[in-house]
Amino acid sequence: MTDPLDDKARHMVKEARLYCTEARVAILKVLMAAAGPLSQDQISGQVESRSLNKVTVYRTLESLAEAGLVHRAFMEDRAWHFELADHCTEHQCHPHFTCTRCGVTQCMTDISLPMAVIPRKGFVISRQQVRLEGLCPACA
Amino acid sequence: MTDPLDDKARHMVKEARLYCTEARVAILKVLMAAAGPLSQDQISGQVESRSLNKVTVYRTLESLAEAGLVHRAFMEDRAWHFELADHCTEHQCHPHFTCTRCGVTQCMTDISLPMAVIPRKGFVISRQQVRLEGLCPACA
DNA sequence: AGAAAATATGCAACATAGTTGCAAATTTTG
DNA sequence: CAAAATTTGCAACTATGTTGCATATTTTCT
Repeated sequence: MTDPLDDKARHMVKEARLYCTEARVAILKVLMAAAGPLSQDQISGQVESRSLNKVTVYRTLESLAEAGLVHRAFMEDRAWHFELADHCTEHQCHPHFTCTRCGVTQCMTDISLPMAVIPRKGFVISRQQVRLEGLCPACA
Repeated sequence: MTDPLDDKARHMVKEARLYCTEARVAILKVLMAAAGPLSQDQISGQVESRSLNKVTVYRTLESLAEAGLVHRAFMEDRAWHFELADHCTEHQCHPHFTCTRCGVTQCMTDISLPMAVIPRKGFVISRQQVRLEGLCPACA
C-alpha cells in the first residue's frame, strides 16, 4: 500500500480539496501511466480495482477537469479524451500528434509553438491547442 | 437561375467529378455563405430548397470532404463542424477561435502559425490544426 | 469515536450525433 | 431514350454521454 503512484494521486486530490475517493485516485493513476489522452472507455478498461460505473467515470473526469487536474484534449474521434494537465503552461498544452495510418495519438511534450497573435483589436486568447497529423516513425 | 453562388457551387462539384446533385449544390452554397464552420444540424436548417434527410446531409458532407472541397474543422458540443476547404494551404488550415463566454467560433483566416517541428527522428507531419480559446471583442 | 453534513456513486431511463442496409429515385453515360 | 452508376430517404441501430434519484462514502463537527 505504499505505491508511489497511489500516494501522488491521493496528494493531488487532497491538494485540489476534493473528496479523496477510490474513483478519483484510480482514474488519476491510470492517466498518470498513460502515454496519451484516453477515452472514458479506455480509462474504464484500465482501472485496476473493481470496475467503475461509466457514469461515475464521466462525473469523476468532470470534477477533475473542473479542478484543473485533467484536460479534455481535442480529438478526431467522437469520444472525449482526457489527460493529466501536467506539462501544460497556463496558456498552452502540449501538441498532440495523431498518426493517420495506425491511428495512435501521442503527446508531444517536447515541442511548443509560439502563441498565436490575432492582429485585430479586442480578442483575448487564453488558450491554444495544437493538433498534428502525419505518420509516426513506425508507419512512415 | 443565374445565381452566381449556385453557378460556383455547381462548378466546384463538376470539377471534383461528382454527380451534380441538389444536395451537394445546396450544401456547398450554405457553406460558402457561412461565417464559420457549421454542424450538420445548422446546415440542414439553412438549406433553402426542400429539406434534406440528415443521412443525406452526412453522406453528402462525407463525399465533399473526400473530394477535398470541404473540411471537418473540429468537434464542438459533440458534433462535427464543416467548412469549405478554401484558404487552406496543403499543410495548414486557418486557426479557429472560440469565445468561452458567448460560445461563438470564428475562422482566423488572417493568422497562421509556423509549422511545428518534431525534434525526434521519423515523424512526418502532414497537417497542423490550431484552436484558440478566449474572449471575443464583444465579450472581453 | 460517533453523529451529522456534504459529496459521490450506481442504476435505469433518456438524449444526441452519427451510421447501416436496402429499395426507390436521380444523374450521367452510351 | 435506355442502361449503368450513383445518390437519396426510411427505419432501425450504435456509440457516447446525461439526468434524476435513492443509496453509499467521505469529511467535518462535537
